[in-house]
Amino acid sequence: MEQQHLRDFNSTGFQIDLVNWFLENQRDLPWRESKDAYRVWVSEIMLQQTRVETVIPYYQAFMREFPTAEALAEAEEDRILKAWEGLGYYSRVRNLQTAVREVVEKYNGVVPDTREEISTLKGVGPYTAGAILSIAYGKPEPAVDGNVMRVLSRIFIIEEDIAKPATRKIFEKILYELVSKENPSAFNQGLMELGALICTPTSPGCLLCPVREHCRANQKGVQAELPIKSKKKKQTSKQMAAVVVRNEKNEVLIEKRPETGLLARLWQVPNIETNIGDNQEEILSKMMLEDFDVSIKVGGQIQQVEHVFSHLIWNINVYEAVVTGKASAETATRKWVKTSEIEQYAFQSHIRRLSNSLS
DNA sequence: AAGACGGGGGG
DNA sequence: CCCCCAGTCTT
Repeated sequence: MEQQHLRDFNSTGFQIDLVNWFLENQRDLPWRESKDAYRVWVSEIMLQQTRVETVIPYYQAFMREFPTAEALAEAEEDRILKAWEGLGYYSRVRNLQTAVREVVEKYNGVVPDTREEISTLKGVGPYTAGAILSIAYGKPEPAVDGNVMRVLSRIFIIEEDIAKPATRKIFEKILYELVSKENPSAFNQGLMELGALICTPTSPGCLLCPVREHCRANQKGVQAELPIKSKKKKQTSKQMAAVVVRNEKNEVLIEKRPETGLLARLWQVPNIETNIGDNQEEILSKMMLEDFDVSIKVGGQIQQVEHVFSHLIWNINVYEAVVTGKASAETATRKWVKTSEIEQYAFQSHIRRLSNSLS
């Protein structure tokens, strides 16, 4: 089936220019040192919605601790969450371990090399499947991420809204024909590298672009108007109160978050949502007594934390307090920990910084 | 088709 | 303050 966007398009010339540019100008990145499918896989999961510079140190540490699929399959969940601490989207690493365990058990430790099989793995969507298949196995499969949609929307002047899920399929359809059959790995990575280094969201560097002669947006001077992307709705905010409670041994009370949902299974200090004008000290004391069976005396506010998610903001006032009566026993999800032990637990980033400031 | 799910950097 | 980033899963 002939692809409309590819009519009068020099596909071969485009492939050659893009691949040659990538082979000569690609960045030196740790996950490019090996084509091992497990290593490629880990890097692709980490890179989802996350910048290259952020990922580099996490990737290196992760590979030292979990060098093989078997090593990751056998790891404790607390260890993998700790390795992911600060990276965000924590379900990525839990899904990765689930999927790696399936690879070890069902595929004898070998990452499958067909889109059909690899797509059944937890956390491996259409982009990641294409990335692993092309980079690790040299298969001519499309790998459409945000970069690729931006680059191709400019090259072919595609005005579909890239915020809509259905739009991704338009780019995949083009790529099934356009992807280089000689070097799918360099072609796909080249498209992404181009988006990261040259064909950037604002003010693309068309004068430096290796494929500007193939670019219809550049020919018409409309590259800055593309891609079309609808806005997300704006944020809402919530008032919160949190408390650092210490017992007579100067230990701090922490609890594990629920199994699912926001920041699932990470650790935190006790906290509660409040309304404007509430007496937060009083609410915290009551909550500690009712939910934790611990009576406390609140000393005062020690910090104010603004916790920003994509769609909501938590404004958290953090208080310090001491136990006045008996302290309840520990459970699997509630612990009294020495300050020096806190670093062993995985926290959300703002809480990590707070715990680092405790003495 | 729309929300949920993190965090950091840049204009 | 808003947008963006090597997306996927759930509803």
